[in-house]
Amino acid sequence: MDLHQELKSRFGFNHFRPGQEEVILSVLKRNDTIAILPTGVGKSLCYQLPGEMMDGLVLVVSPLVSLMEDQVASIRKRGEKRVAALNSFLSSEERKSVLDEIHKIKFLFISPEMISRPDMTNFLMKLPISILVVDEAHCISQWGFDFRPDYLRLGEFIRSAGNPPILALTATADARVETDIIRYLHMSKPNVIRQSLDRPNLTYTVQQLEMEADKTAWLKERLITTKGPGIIYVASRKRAEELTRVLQQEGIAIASYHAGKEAGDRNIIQQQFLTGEITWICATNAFGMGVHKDNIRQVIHDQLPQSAAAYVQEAGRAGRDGELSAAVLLYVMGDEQKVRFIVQHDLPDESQVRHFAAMRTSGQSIESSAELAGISETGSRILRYYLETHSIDGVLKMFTKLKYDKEEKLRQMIAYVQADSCLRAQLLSYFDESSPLKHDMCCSVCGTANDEWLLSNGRPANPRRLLPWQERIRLLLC
DNA sequence: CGCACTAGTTATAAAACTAGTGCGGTGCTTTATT
Repeated sequence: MDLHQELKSRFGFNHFRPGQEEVILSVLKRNDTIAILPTGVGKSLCYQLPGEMMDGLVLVVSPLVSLMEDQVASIRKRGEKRVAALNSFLSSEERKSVLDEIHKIKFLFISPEMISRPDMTNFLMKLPISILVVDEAHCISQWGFDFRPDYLRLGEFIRSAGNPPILALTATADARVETDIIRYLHMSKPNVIRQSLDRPNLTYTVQQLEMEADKTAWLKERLITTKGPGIIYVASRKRAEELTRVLQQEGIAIASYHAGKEAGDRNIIQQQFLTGEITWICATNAFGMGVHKDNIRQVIHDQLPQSAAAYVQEAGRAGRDGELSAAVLLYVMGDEQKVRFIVQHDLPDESQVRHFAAMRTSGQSIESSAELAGISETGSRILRYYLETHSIDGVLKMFTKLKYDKEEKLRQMIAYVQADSCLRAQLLSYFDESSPLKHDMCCSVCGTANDEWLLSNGRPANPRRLLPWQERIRLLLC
């Protein structure tokens, strides 16, 4: 069977991108496979091509409904109609028709929450699954432990379904993430295919400032004098809104993006960024997954990310076209406290857990016990997950360990901003990659990064300023 | 937790202190019954 011929006839490509062929061969041999390929390499081909060549259903676990919709649309576009997504966007009739017609479907996209529902597990486990794909597999590690526990239950489904071949896809995984993927997907001797995470066309800068307010001034100057498109990552929704307002007043075509905005608005803003109507996005970490924009010139962090993996992922959204691009991290002494609070407080603390346990003993329901103990909805879901297999004391021990892990990850970023040696080498070392060959344009510590190439000709070309209500109407009309 | 901000205090006022308050991310799910 000639792979290249398949590639040509089904997808119209003449050759594979680095890593693809190796991954596909591994999948065709029905090996468990982990593919760690940089963004923009075409990860979806890694399951689409073997999926077409193998009998049975390709089940793709995807973290976001919007991502599923995009993938379904893109597969349809190339002429494959045997594709569907199973999620809460569907009406109950639509959902029923997908289930009734399941034997006509080749690619089925689904969330970890949906796949974990007992009725769904029961239904899906009986199907002939050729490949179980976990897209954005770092979510297991990044979200599973404290946000979306159903990511940790995927292994249960895999076991029920008779251990079909697994393909885990991600752009960034350090040793820890890789271990989590193997463990929680019950992988047996997986074939790990890893491309270097070094991005030669990215320059890394840590910009230390005196005060918080200096950041706003610095960003103003930066966005006026250098070119986009770009993303500014901030740590809170409020900051996203405020910073956007300030920069809009400078005539910059920028919009904010965070989970507090309506889905419709988020969609429109993302589209406008893709088409170039908006040059800058000021966003929380809600923005980015599944955004395919090649010509992003700058990714600027207003605050420390929670881990090196998160930073590499976010900064890595710059320069997919291979052109020179900048990754800048702004830092004011003590910034880590803000991030620390956020990451340490998504798990319930000891007194809350004990309060919860006492309420349960006194006969309260799980829901009201959590509420009485002041535990958030996310916290309560997490707590419930760990209580399935742990005692109260066991859960507390677990939480202590998880918080310690989070602190370790944050420490990587603190070390990064304080580094007195090459930033690129520092980042790569977290992924067990050694220092790359010397790049001409490297980082602010090497002293070889200069931003002259980024300079734009003064003010942005289109300083048309709109009042908020005009902006709103414009968005609605698009 | 620790920073940013506000309101109240203080030897006529002004500027500088203190005490008190607020804040801080990510997404899936949802199939009734009068």
